[in-house]
Amino acid sequence: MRKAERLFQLLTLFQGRRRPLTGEQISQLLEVSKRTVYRDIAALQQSGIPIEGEAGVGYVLDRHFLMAPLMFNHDELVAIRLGMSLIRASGDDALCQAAEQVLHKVAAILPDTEKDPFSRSALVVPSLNLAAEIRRHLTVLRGAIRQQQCVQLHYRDEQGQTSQRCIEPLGIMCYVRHWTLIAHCRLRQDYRAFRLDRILSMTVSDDVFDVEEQKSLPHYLESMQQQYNISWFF
DNA sequence: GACAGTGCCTAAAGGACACA
DNA sequence: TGTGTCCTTTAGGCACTGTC
Repeated sequence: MRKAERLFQLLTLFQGRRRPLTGEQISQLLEVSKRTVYRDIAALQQSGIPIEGEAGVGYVLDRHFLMAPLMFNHDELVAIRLGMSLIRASGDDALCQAAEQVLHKVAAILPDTEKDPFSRSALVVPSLNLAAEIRRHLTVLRGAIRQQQCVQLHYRDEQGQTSQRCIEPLGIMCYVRHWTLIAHCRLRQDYRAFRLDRILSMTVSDDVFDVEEQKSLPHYLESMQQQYNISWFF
């Protein structure tokens, strides 16, 4: 067994274990000598792993310690919580469900002392109270964007004028309490933004499109940034 | 007495490099 | 590309000390 694998196994042995492990027990479990165990423990301790050894007792890992890939500091946990709250406040049903699952997964790997603070965030997000139809639009359009499928749109603009058009959906942004679809309009041969709450009806077609550099979401956002000095988060 | 911890030595394994 | 050599790293064994 390679040393890196053995160090990982050693750490795994300690994870979730309250009772101490003696050097002898570890050496038997890992099938190495006690001398090697001592060296491995020293290597982990030098890396900042809080393993404590006591003569006549054995070694224990600090119960608050989590393995690096699953370890979050307080601000990171707040960021995760806030992000999931934003999704639950403004996402469609599938995204809301996914956000709930993320919260459960993160909570499951937190130590007991962090579970309660994580479940009670001081940062709150007001719900957009999206109508069921808009949530459905959001789900359908996310799928069309992913599959690069054209959409036949029946749309009513700000002046109340209606239009029928074929669009290539590129992205969806949450803009001032409204979800807005960014698309390349085949009718106008240019970018157009469509508020989801103004879509009268739509149909995803079998016609697929290619995303080109001059006809893409990054290109659109770059032009908006130059024009209006707006920054975007993904 | 049991076990953690350290120092020293030795052997094996693995990597780097030169050379045919 | 395969082989041999050298050097470094890793791991085991033993003896010993310190601590509870």
